[in-house]
Amino acid sequence: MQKPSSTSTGARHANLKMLAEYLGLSPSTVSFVLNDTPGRSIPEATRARVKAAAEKFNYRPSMVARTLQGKRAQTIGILLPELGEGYHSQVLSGVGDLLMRKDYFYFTVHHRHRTELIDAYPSLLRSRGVDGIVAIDTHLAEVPPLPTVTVAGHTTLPGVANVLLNEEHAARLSLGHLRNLGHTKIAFMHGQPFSSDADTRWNASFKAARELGIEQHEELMIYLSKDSHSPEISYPGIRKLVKSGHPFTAVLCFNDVSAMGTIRALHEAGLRVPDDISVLGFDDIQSAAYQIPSLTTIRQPLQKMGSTAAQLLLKKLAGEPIPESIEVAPELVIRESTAPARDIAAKKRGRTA
Amino acid sequence: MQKPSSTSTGARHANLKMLAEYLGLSPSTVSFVLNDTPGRSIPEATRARVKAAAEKFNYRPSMVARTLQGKRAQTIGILLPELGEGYHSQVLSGVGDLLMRKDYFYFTVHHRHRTELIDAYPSLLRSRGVDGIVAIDTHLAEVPPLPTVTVAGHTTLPGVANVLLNEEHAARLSLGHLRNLGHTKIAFMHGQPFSSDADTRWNASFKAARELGIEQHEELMIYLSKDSHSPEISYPGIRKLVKSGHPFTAVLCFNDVSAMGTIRALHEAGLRVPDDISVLGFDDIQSAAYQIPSLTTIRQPLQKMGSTAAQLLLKKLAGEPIPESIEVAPELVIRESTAPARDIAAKKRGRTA
DNA sequence: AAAGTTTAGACAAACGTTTGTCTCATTGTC
DNA sequence: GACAATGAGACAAACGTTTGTCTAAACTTT
Repeated sequence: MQKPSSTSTGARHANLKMLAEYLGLSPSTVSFVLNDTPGRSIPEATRARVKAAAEKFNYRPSMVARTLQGKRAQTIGILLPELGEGYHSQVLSGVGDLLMRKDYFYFTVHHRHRTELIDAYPSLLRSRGVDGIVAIDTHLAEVPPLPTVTVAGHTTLPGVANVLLNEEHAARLSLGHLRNLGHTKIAFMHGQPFSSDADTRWNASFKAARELGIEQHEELMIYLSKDSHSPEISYPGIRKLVKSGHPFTAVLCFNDVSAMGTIRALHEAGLRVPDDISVLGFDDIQSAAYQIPSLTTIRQPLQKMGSTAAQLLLKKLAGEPIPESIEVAPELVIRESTAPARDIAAKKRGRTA
Repeated sequence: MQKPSSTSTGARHANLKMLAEYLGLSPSTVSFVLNDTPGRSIPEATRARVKAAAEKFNYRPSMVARTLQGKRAQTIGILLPELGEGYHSQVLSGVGDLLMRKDYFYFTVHHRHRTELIDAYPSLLRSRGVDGIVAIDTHLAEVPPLPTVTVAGHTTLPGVANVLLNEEHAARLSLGHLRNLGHTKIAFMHGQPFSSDADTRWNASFKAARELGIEQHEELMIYLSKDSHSPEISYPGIRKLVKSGHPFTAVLCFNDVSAMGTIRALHEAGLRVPDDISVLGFDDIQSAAYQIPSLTTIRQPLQKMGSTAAQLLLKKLAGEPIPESIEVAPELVIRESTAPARDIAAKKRGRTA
């Protein structure tokens, strides 16, 4: 007959008091040794004994108690709209990677753009002792009660540093590429209103279009609205555009996911990419290179944006001064989905000939 | 001249003691009211006063102190190999979603298959007060010191429940589909050794092949090895296979990502999918439906596997009995990448004709 | 009106750390 | 040999909760 042990893993976990008792020392002394607290004189012999005991009992200080006592929790909170979706996952990955490297842990909370959650989470995170917050693609209504850095922040808040892509640069890259290929009838796509980048990207592309002398036509504008992160978001818009009969030779998509939907919709309408229509994506998500055709796109260094944000936050927590915002540079990645413009009329003549 | 405030947000955050002092009550009484502690008689009038004050000062109990005191932290730790990658992200999303719905928070830690990290994390998580662990696609060497549930666990550990796909069912679905289309010369693909599913899936497909009378040829076997989650993993293997000249009409890919690489490699070799070669994926990741051709695949309900694991863990924490393992059913999703087999010789004759 | 019961709440210990202050013994200085 | 200086460590408060025990007043019951 076995005695039932009180806990499933047997004895209670080692703590300072147990260690102190075992060593015949006070908890404080043990603490001093284990933390190498400066200004405390403890002979090498004792230090060795303490360390050996800590090792023997596999002692791990309770971060909970330590945090309560007022020390840093080495924990931050990450606020994002959605889990398991390309853009956010990539940024999250950059943030998480850097944090783990610096021995920080993190809570992830997702809010699905619901205002009441966005409002509630910062204070819930604080109640869990986090030292700071990284908010990704999130519409913060007010300055959180904790040091905060945003990635693709929707608003400018005092004291909140923002990491964002240089959208004007991106627009010049993409439209410049299309114009160099001879495209002039270009369909523009506006992101869903809940996306932080939607408006800035839209405006940047218009500005670049004017600079490059590319005309914009209301009939060639597509507005995404569906709250989804799958390629279907752009599918109906493109179908409608094709049916409308307005001529165009290129589509400037809001992101790679909508570019996939675009290519599929064009494909089903009997239009070939890039022979008939060029398609330009945005983001350069992992599968962009492995689409058929592979996507020409504007690469956003998402991981780097995440790690930059994390780095900024850690600096801020360390009391160092940090810039108000950091812009990262986009990069044009030319693959197969764009090609020289061929006038649709010309193409039709070519075909019937 | 403004006086510098001690903290950036002004006054210190409200705590029980402050609230009690303000109300002229003891902290315990306030605690009783706020927690609706049963067995304590407190008049409605006082309750109202307390609640009003809590509201007024925007009081949030410190989870840190509460955890230290011995209560559940309402926090779990999620252990996974990699961030920002399809399979794991999807499962993570299922876990995270359910946990948030149940008002749990969670730490995510990734280990890149590094043994020393896998060994160290459980105890680090415990030192942070987590109540339990969900381990995704992780090779746990020993039973963690906390209640644990695994998804696609590599090993069977006593007391650790495992959520996994019914691989035999999956293999019968995929090979059955291919055989129904007339395929007999099928290339098999073995996952990277660090993937928990690699061996079970491989064995299951062999078993199903024997059942269905499909022959297996060593020349048609592809072994993935690259430690990556991008389609490039399968690219070289397929190129080599095509160059070898051994005839085949279908590829049973390890997952959707390798199916993308497969299609691309075939495409570049001048072989059309599905006209010349059928390609079957596995997982049904988000972009599978929007590939061209869209992928026929075996859907793994990844999110559901994640949420199931989380549910199991919460039940376990609540002291309810839970099963040792739960199998979830795969689903065949037929799209465009598979088609009736056409003998390559026949095809060549057809072309030259 | 005395005894018992209920009500409303205070008090204090505990959780596991960190850290400022204190004590005692040893060593060093003149 | 008296005194200060130092070394080694103990002690206790504090962090913000929860919760078991205790008390005083108010109400019942007979």
